[in-house]
Amino acid sequence: MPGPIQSIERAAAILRLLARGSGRLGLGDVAASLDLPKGTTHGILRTLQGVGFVEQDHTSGHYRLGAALLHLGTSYLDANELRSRAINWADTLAARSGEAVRIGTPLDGSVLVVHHVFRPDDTPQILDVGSLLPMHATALGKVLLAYDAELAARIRRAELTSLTRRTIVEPAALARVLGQVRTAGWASEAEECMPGEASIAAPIRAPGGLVVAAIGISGPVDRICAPSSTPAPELVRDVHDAARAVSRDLMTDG
Amino acid sequence: MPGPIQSIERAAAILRLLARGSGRLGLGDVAASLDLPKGTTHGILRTLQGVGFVEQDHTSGHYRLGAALLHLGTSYLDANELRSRAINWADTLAARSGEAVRIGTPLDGSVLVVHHVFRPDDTPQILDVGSLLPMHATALGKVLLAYDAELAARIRRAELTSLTRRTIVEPAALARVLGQVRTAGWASEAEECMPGEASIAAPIRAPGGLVVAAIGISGPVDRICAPSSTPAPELVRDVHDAARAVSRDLMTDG
DNA sequence: CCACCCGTTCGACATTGTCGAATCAGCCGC
DNA sequence: GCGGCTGATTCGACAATGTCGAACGGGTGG
Repeated sequence: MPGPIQSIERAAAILRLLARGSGRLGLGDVAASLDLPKGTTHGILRTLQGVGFVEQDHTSGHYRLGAALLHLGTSYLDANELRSRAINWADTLAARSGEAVRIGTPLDGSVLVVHHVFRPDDTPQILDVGSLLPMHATALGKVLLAYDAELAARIRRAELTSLTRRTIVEPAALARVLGQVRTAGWASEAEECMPGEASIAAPIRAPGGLVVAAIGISGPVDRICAPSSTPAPELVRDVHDAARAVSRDLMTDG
Repeated sequence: MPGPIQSIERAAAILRLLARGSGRLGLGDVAASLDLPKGTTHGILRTLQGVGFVEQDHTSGHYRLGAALLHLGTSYLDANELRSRAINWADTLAARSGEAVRIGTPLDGSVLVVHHVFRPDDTPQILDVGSLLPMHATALGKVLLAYDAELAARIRRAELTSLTRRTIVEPAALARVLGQVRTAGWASEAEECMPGEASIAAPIRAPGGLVVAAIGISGPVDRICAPSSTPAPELVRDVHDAARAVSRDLMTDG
């Protein structure tokens, strides 16, 4: 296995770094963060600038992500088989449950939101397609973890950051929950990611049975978790049915 | 000027190619399209796969864009100074005009939509942030062309594709229109891009006076172009005011 | 006016990516 | 069920390519 191309890997690392920092970074910062000589970093940065993946502030010299990436990102969405199949089912799930719907895929130890349907009421909401959600504190993430041993192993090595008082931070506790997810076929979460918010999710399977994504709803904890503190059974059923419908849709073609 | 890094340029070319095809491509297709040996292409593709920029269909072996690009794309939006400043003004413009608002930036000879506010009525609309619009057939594009000599020169060499019966395809006619845009300070278009649709746009200037983007509205031609066939003066004023407001907002800081 | 910081340039080295042919797997037609 | 094909993947040798570190230059703040 002759190694991957390092200049490309370094370029990708720079792009990820710029995406994290969510702002412009100087050449020195980039070089220091990646332990690269300034000259090398500059060469990569200039190339990335040439192809439109990064832009440079002409006054400060700082670098930021470039416009070409936005187009590539939406091109990814357009070509995404999963998303195009799931859109209709997501809409019906939102209408039936009255809650916001999200579809997530694993990316780099987090959950990437690839589709988002607003809650049907008229409250102002922000579109978070493209956002990263924590794996261990969301229903979507728990589903993905439960059905992917490799992901679960990676998470086990990572630090489970606490987002609220109820976030699961004990690896053993998380493992137990994941086992329950596997037997039940769905996952839930209540105030583990954001106070007052709860969510339910179920797995989406590609042809072959592999879990490639998860679909779920999220909303106020007192609506998601019925009278008791457990998720409302009819909502669980709605989510589960939607997930099965999408999975079935994915089966029926090449 | 020691040349840009070729492996990165080739990787970018592959990504752009995958974005165009809007579907999965085989290794052979990619290699042929870029005049590269299959072995080389495979190495780059494998590296891109490793960093999540492309994914591979395990059954057919075809390649498609990867999920990491989606996150980079939205990270670009989050870090985008122009967009964050413009959001509020775009909302007020949409409310005042009653039409859909778009903000566009030049990308590679086209207009990249970086922000999109839906028309205030409840008609179903699709978000086209990240889409590419033709330069010569949209008000946004005309504005960008009028104030950027380099872009205008490039467009002059390109073929002006006809989208509707009214699309401007004569380079001389386009040049005349661009001159009018420069003197008027705004651009318009009626059924040159889509039948029944018209649009108005004005330039957004960065500190220094350089035109870096355009903001505009679009809607049914009978609402945009008042009784006569020319754009409604009050809409033109609204767009122009919004553009000035955003530009002023960009001035007032570093 | 000087000193510092930071982006940029340059040239030599050897590491790194490139190339083309050989291999392997899957698919269709026979 | 068996050949021939298309298309993805592997391999190894060559040299072109990217890497590195030091020196340059412009801008800013003291």
